[in-house]
Amino acid sequence: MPRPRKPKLSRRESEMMDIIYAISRATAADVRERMADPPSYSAVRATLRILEEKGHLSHEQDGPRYVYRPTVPREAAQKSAVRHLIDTFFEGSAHHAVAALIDMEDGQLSHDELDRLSDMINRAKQEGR
Amino acid sequence: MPRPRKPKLSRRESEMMDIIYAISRATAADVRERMADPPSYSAVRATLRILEEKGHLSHEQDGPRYVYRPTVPREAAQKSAVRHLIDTFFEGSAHHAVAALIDMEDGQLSHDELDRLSDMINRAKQEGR
DNA sequence: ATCGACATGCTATTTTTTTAGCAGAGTGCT
DNA sequence: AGCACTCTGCTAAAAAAATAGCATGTCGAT
Repeated sequence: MPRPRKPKLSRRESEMMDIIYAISRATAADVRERMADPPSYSAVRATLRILEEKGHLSHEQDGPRYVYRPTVPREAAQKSAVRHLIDTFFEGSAHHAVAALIDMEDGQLSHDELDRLSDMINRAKQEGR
Repeated sequence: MPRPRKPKLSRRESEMMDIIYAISRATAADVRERMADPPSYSAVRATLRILEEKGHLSHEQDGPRYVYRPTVPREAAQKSAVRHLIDTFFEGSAHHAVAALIDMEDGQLSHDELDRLSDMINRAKQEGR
């Protein structure tokens, strides 16, 4: 498998990638809008161009403007993000992570949501047998 | 609340912070050891010093060497990391995240672990009432 | 007490990132 | 057509990050 060069992301770069993953696809303006402490519009575009060069984004034209989207599908990126989170903060154990999540969102998760989670777990039990 | 200056982290900096969170406390050598594509020992130390200046780390002396630990307690950092992950990849919903986790780790979660999760959920239901 | 193995402090330099600005092109409205 | 607006392309520059190297200090064993 000839892996394409995907250098690690710089601070601004990952900030932008995160935004784009969050909203799936975005124009330069979209991205800038959501940045915490946004640089000039121009700076945003420049960075997007670099991200594209590095192979993290691709764009399609929508009328006059570029709409960027990740080259790595959301789901895949999701997985490695989750993996990384678990490794850094939950001793590599998904179980710990789920626990922390439920705990952390205590009161934020509605009763219905909790029910749905129960269902999932039960299903997992079935399958895991 | 007088904001402590905590500028955003650069690439290397967050790489190192992640490592330190993963192992709770670390010397320069520990950190370097775990870096994917490590720079010189010297470079690692320099970055650690900067992280300390920025207020993300503090060190204590252990014999001849410095042992660094995060100033922000693991649990707090955990929370914001999780929050961020959820926002970027799970439309801000913890429920989605838990679902993905259970799904993703299918077969990796033992029956016992699943049971424990059920318990947690039930407890959450009680409290949330 | 001296030596070797490691540590740190610091500084200087290179490299990467981040940024802004200007010129030109496309769109759409009047 | 002419104008206002919004894009992009490109370039140059400032700022931040990453790295290496040397001087120095400490610990422990011989």
